[in-house]
Amino acid sequence: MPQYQTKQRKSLLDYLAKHPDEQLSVRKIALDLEPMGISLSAVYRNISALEETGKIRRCAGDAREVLYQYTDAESCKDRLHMACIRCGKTYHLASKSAELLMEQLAETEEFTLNKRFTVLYGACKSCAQNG
Amino acid sequence: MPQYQTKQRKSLLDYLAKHPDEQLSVRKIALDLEPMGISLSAVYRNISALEETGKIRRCAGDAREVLYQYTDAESCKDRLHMACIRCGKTYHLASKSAELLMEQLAETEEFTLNKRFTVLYGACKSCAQNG
DNA sequence: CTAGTTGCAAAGAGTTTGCATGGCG
DNA sequence: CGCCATGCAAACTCTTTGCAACTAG
Repeated sequence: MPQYQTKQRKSLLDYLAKHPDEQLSVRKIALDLEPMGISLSAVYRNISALEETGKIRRCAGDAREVLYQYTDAESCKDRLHMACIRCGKTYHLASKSAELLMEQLAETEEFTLNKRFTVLYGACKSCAQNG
Repeated sequence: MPQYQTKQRKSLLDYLAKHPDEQLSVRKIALDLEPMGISLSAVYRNISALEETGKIRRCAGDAREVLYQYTDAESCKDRLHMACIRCGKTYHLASKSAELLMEQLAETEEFTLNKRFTVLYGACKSCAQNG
């Protein structure tokens, strides 16, 4: 849907690509990008466009804010994600683990999991150890 | 946190308990409850309270609205949920399937899944067949 | 040049809060 | 009777939108 390559779009995409493992709120993105001369509305408009093309994923955060995450890198593409409730970091599942989970769901529950929309919440290894 | 048993709290809980398999927006809840003399702010305040006690679960919807679901019935308690992206219905996973998934995640990814916070999104059997 | 994009400010939408009134226990 | 909860309306926050100015191609 974007047709011109504006400096705003470029900066936004650069910025997102540099934070592939974070769930970013629009607030934070805008704060970081404002000094570069990018307005809040440009952020909103471009984020929506990027969401539609699948370059970023919307991972519904704590309801008051929407969180976005870059998903277009090869390493993220079509991956199932886990998010740690405590430290906030997100991880990809190994492809094989994800396939296994999906096959199981299909067999036992006849449910076709959508990897792009679901995020597994829980505690990551290090957080689980520290309490 | 709630200390008095007001008619508003009672009605809200009754209402939620009658819709155990739906993801409800505050808007819808309030619309249905207003005729019974329950104000929007009472809905908000009591929903927050119920969320803290675990009687309902917040299942981040489409970001513009928060969706809530009753989770206190025995049949819902501590269950992992699947939500169909197309028809909106939610289902519980069979306990054994859920246990299996969690064990696998723990083994292969060292990730401790939190059933209360995660919702699996995808297509349910009937929706998958019709398209 | 021309159409798509931006910035700004205003409008919308959902949620929270202050305060006086009312009701549970 | 005292304190908590309610209702109302105003305040907040996040998001969307209209419009004139700007700019990529």
